[in-house]
Amino acid sequence: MTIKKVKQQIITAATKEFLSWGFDGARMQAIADKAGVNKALLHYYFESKEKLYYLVLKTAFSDLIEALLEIFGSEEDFEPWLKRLIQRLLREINSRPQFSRFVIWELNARKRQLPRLFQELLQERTQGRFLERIQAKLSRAGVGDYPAEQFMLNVVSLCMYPSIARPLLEQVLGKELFSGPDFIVQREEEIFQLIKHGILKRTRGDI
Amino acid sequence: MTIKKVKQQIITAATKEFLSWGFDGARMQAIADKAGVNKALLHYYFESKEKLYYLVLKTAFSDLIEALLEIFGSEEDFEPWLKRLIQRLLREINSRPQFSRFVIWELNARKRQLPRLFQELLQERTQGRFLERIQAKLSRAGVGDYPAEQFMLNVVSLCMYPSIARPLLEQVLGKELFSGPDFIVQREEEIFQLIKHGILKRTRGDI
DNA sequence: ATTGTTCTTAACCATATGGTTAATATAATC
DNA sequence: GATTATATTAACCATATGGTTAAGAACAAT
Repeated sequence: MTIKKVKQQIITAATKEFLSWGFDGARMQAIADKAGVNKALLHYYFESKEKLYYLVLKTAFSDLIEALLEIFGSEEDFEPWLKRLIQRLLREINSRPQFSRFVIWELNARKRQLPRLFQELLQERTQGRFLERIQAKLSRAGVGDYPAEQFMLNVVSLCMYPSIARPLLEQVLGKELFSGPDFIVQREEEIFQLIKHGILKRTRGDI
Repeated sequence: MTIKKVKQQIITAATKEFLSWGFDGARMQAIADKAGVNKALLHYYFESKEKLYYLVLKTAFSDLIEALLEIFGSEEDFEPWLKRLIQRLLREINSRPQFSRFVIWELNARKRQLPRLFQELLQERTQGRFLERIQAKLSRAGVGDYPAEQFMLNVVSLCMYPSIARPLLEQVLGKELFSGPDFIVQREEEIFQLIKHGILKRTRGDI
């Protein structure tokens, strides 16, 4: 047997519950119900709410980190790399919009466990090379004097924010934002153009 | 007497508590303690947790909305306007980083009350003119064919995301991000250049 | 001083929630 | 088939939490 069917059901249910409501808002009973199982079983398998939470987080994170590393790591030339980077960031975040909101919030409200988890999952695997790699990529593209940190902040901000703040933005604008499949594609092009021109212009000392 | 001193203490304490922990995580007892007051007094003045929450939210929001409208509404020429827009967005968000995280999260987890609140505070006052105004500004700057929605998303994303995701980003990068007063200034310039060049290039149909 | 109104509190209350237990069903082992 | 180990549940338990109540301060009005 690979992994207990019931156990998996619980994890799935727990993931939904935690991502929707955060640690404090999540209810063990709700998880049990969603998994079609008695509450005591949760404790039988996972001991406590904290432990279950931690496990859910770890699993969800592993997936995300994996995806990100893969996205950032590819070895294409600069322009196609940038295009794909944006494309995949947008896709990634839009396939799990709740997740990023959740991470940002929980990292704010419950500072305890998350940092430790990050250390485990990320630090050792990238060891600060994140920025170095990007810098290398920029150099190869002939814009090595452009700071990788700013570059990275720009790309990530542009890709992530609208999805994360979607409920907020839609309220403020008073209309649907991601309507139609066009939106994401448009946005993709917009970000690409913005970054590309923003970089080129600057490094040539233009205007 | 303008506004009951004790009442104000409670609101202040409640604000801190709710912004730090969200509705579910916030504790009435903690608010009472922070305000140096008996718990029953909270109910004497504000009836219930929900009511208090709602009030806190409304107050905090009013302030923010006011600031934003003021920022977006000024009548300068395009370039100085953009520069100030960025400057003030950055300043605004960095003076209350928790607030935006909070809004984004609560709008995700507790969809009930927030939309109603927004309607009350915002809709009537801007009535979709938000984008129209920006579009007008762009026209006057000679780049009227640049879509206001994309422009707005870009500016806001670039200004807001790093502050909101700060804990996350610092974990991933493994270093302080907002160290030194330089950072904000640098970022200010970076965003300004990016947007400016991104717009100019595009509208001229340049590569 | 006396009375009445507004604040403020200590002591409670009801309930929800995470967690436990002891008994039972199910599957595995012999 | 009997025995043992593993799953699963119903019934409880302890505690935390939002909320209430009744009594007493503080203060104003007379």
